[in-house]
Amino acid sequence: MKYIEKLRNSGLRPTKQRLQICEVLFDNEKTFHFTINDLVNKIKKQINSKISLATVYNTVHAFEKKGYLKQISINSNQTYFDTNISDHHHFYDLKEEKLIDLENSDVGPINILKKIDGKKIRSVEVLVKLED
Amino acid sequence: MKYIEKLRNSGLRPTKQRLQICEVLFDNEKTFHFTINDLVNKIKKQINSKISLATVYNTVHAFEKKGYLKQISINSNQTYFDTNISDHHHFYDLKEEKLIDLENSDVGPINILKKIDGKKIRSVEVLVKLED
DNA sequence: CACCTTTTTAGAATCATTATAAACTAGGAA
DNA sequence: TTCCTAGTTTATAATGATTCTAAAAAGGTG
Repeated sequence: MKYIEKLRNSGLRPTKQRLQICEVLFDNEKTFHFTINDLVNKIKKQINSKISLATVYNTVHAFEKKGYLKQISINSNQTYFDTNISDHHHFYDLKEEKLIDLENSDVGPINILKKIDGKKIRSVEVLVKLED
Repeated sequence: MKYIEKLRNSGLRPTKQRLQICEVLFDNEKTFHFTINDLVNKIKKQINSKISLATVYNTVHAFEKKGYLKQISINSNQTYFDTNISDHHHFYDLKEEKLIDLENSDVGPINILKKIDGKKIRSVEVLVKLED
């Protein structure tokens, strides 16, 4: 399994559940956005065994902490995650409640002129809300 | 009361509770960010009468719909609102869990090059996360 | 005042997420 | 292999923000 080493290298034991979640998340042509609920459904469809909801939460948070997933800042009752961990932005279609990737090159350079003493910039996220 | 007309003009009856919430929200030198919980506490301190939690939620949502408040897109278990309704952005201090305004002029022009068919841009929000 | 609609309210319901604590497992040591 | 221990999984309970409900109260027009 190609994910065993990846997990070991980041100090996560390659358990059956984590490897299955890796498959669902990372064995894809394209990256995608998901909520925990989406992921649980995806797992149900693709994997022939049940993974506890708590484990899905634990794993997603562990992967996010290790940088294998990104959390998307958007106001929703559910938290969105992204398997695209490159530096990029998002459209949010208000009507469809759907996220669309917006590559860095589609936004142009963003130059934050204001500085806050003693603080470093961790990330710059642009959210473009769309309506009809 | 200066808010009576404002409320009437937007089709909201100027009830005692709404006027009191207007005072707490808009009778300030500076704009500020708040959660519903923050607002409930502010009301407790400043107003000599109790307003039901449901009313606070109702009112904040009504004001947001009318454009008197802005909701801030940030991942948190609570929803943040802003009394600054001008077009602007935010720093989010991850350690202090605090929002700081970032004026449009502090960010420079943002040019969204990608277009989505049949959709218009409603808003462009930049969130700059800060760490130590 | 009378009437009708909007608003407020307390409390219940919902729903995502986190906590708990017991059972299980990976993986190194003996 | 077997043992051991820390890390992991799990079902379930707990939490907490938000929304719903339905009855009481208040606004505003005639």
